[in-house]
Order: sequence, then C-alpha cells, then structure tokens
Amino acid sequence: MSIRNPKQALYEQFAVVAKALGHPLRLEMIEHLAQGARSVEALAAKLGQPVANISQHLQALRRAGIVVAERDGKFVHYSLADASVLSAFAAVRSVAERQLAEVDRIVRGYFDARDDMRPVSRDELQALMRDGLVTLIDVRPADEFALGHVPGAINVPLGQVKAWSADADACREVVAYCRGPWCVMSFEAVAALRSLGHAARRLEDGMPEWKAAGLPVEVVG
Amino acid sequence: MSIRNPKQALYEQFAVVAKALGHPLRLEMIEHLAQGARSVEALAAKLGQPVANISQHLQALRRAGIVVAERDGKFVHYSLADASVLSAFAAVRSVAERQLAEVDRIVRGYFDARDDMRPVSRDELQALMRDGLVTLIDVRPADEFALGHVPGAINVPLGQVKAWSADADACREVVAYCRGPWCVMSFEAVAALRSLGHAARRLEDGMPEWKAAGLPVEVVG
DNA sequence: CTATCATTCAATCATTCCATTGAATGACGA
DNA sequence: TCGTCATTCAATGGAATGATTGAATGATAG
Repeated sequence: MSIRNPKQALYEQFAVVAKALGHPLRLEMIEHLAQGARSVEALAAKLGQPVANISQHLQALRRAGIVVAERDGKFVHYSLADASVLSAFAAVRSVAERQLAEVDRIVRGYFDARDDMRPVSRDELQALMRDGLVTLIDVRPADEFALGHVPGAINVPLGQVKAWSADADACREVVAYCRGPWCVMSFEAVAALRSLGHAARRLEDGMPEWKAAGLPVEVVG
Repeated sequence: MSIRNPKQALYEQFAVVAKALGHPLRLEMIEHLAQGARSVEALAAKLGQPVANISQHLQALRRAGIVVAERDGKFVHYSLADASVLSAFAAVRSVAERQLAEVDRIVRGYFDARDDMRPVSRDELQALMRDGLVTLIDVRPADEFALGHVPGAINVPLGQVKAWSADADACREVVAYCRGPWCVMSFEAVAALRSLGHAARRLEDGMPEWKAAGLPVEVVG
C-alpha cells in the first residue's frame, strides 16, 4: 500500500485482472456466466463445488471488475461485467491453445492412420524393460533428467534425438517419454525416430505421473 | 499432478497463461518484449530490477508459452511467442481500463467545468475537521471502515449515501473518501451528493495513504 | 585451458492464495 | 416478530508465489 508511481499503478491494475483469470475454477465460472446471469447456488451446483468456495471466487472476480452482482430478493445474481471480459478470456485461451494445438498437429501429422499410435502403459513398459526388449529414452533436458528419471532410461534431449538415432540399433524398439501427457517432446521424438525408420512409441505419460504412481526413480549425483 | 479429466486439464492450461500475466513486472516485461527481442540483462536494466529476478520471471513466462528463448553466444534473447500474446495483453488491459475509465467518466461528467473539483488535501482536511467546518464520510463498506478509518469520520457506504443525505444538513460541506486515488466510490458519492444539492468534495486519496502518512487511525471494536 | 561474463539455479523467508468449516448477515414469508 | 434460506464472513492450515542472496552453469575470448 505504499505510494506508487502512476505507471506501476497501471500495471498493478492490469495484473489484478489477469490474476483473477488465473484460476481454473474461475475460468470455468466465467464460461458459465457468459451464458447469462446465475445465482451463487446455481453456479455452485453446476461446478460441483461448495457454495462458500464459489462465493469467494465470485468476490475475487468482482474485485477485479470481471463480474457484477445484482441483488434480487434473497438471491444475488452474478453476470459478466461487459463484453471485454469475454474477449480477454478468448485471448488467454488462444495463447494456451497454441501449445495444445501443437500436440494435435504433431499427432495428426505423423501418427494418424499409422500402425501403432497407442502409447505404452507404465505396466507394459516395466515388463518390456525387465525382458530387455526396448530402449527407453528420456527426451527432456539434461537438468530435468538429473532430477529424477525412470531407472534404465537414457537421456537423449529432444535436439539430439536425430544424432543419437544414427548410432542406435535400428531394429530395437524405442520408447520415449518426457514431462507428461500434454508435453510435446515425446511426440516429436517418436515422430523423428519413425521418420528415420526406427520403431518408436510413447510412454502414456511422463515423469511426474511415474513418480506419483510410486514407481522407482533414479537420481543423478 | 494427479489425474484430471480433460475439461479440468484445459482450464488449468488456460489458467497457467492467465496466472503468468498476473504480475505487474511480467506485464511490463511483455510490453518491452513487444518492441523486439531483449537479453535478460537488457530487460533487467530497463526495469531497474536484479537480473536474477528478471530471469525467473522470464522462465515463468516461458513455461506459460508466452515468450520464447533463443541462445545467441553467451546471451539469451527472449521474445514474445506470437501475436496472440499481444492481443491477450490488450484484452486484459481493456478490462482493467474500464474501471479507470469509469473514474474518468465520472470526473468528466460531474466535475468538469464546475466550481471546485479540486480534492481536499490531508492537511486541509485536518484543519477543517479541527474547526468543525465539514462532515467527513467514509463511503467504503462497513467492514473496511471497521478495520480502520479517519477519526471523526462517519461510515456511509456508497449505496446509502442518498438516504443519508436526506437527513443531513444540506448547508454543511461534506468530504468523502474511500480506498484510494483510483477508487471510484468517493467520486460517485460526491457526484450523488452534488446532484442532490449538497456541497461535497473528495479527499485527495484514501485510507491506505492516510495510514501510510502516519496519521491517526480509529478502529472499531 | 582458463578467465570472464550472461544467465540460471538453489535456498531462504515473507507473503499471498485456496479450500474447508462453521458462524453471521440480510431478505423474505408466515 | 420469528424462522428459513441464500449468501457472505471469519478463521484455519496447507500450498504456491515472489524477492533476495550467493553459488553454479555454459559459452566465448584470450
């Protein structure tokens, strides 16, 4: 609450709005309110959340000037403050969708209508590794690999996949993994390997899920 | 990192982007990067911030897909990921500016070309109060009033200004204050009072600044 | 190979945010 | 006036965020 110069004050005002948009529940609430005004209870029911929680999020949105409240008897109906809210929502979404779109593009470009775009499950991978049937590569940057990786995995950062594959046994199947189901890196690695004639598949998800499943993790150092 | 349904995952992805925009420094960084690529050091110098701080914020922006990094010798140049970032920034800004615009609108609509739109300074207010020449009203909600207000102020939440003024001495000048220089409430209160024939002025800023100036504060309870 | 410089990492502490619970408020109907 | 119901407030604890410091990394120049 100290004295700020006008420029900082402006950026702070903008940040208040963006911060209010920075929560999945609030975004979902905005999308519902875009359909029309809703009472707190109605919103809570739609989202399957406790009423008090929704009430607090609504007030956060109201403080940011994103929604407005109107009392009607014992109900308070909330609605979007104006059309600019929807364009802000859409703009944020389009930034976010660029990355998801990237996944889509890669999947569709390289895998659609091909033999086997089915990912390898964690159980399946463990069996394959135990029998020595596949080479497992971790295509994340070296630092992330060092922090923890699947035992037996080789670190081949995405940029080095092509070079690595030149020296690799072309007949041996490769399984690639990265940060998680939404991460593009393992998609790209598999695409690159396949285009070079290697048999390659993806692990269904990435390191965080592996660790979360209570499976063993190897750490460098 | 637990398993989410696809819908939640989407909203979370959107929230990551919005959250990355939710910091004044990052917004300022984006505006600079909109001019063209910048090294970490160059940005830090522009914003007068420690390099490490800027580096961390840049990585937050990169994780959200808002900026991209490109190494060039021993410099890393950051730039905006694509044009959609700028439209998201603009959209957030336009939501935020609605409120600032509201201040402008009110100021221009009610005060321009009128006698006395000059706000009351803190020193002036203290003198007026000491001599008993004005009634001081705090137009914030009751809870904020209770947490601390200017000694001698009466709490008249914005919605009750009209009703309150009916019983007030119409010849006595009123001074209104609220949360701060950017807050619309005291503007609205003064506008309402003037339209009802009362003499009314605004305190130059609000409670936080009053407290920050080391002036006495009265607390309820 | 070593020194240097841009950048990033790691660790700390203070602050803020979030979900949950139970109590308080405010308006309506009997 | 009293009970009921929608909403909000208040308080708690746990998690994430932000600023700062100093050390580590990675690339270039000598």
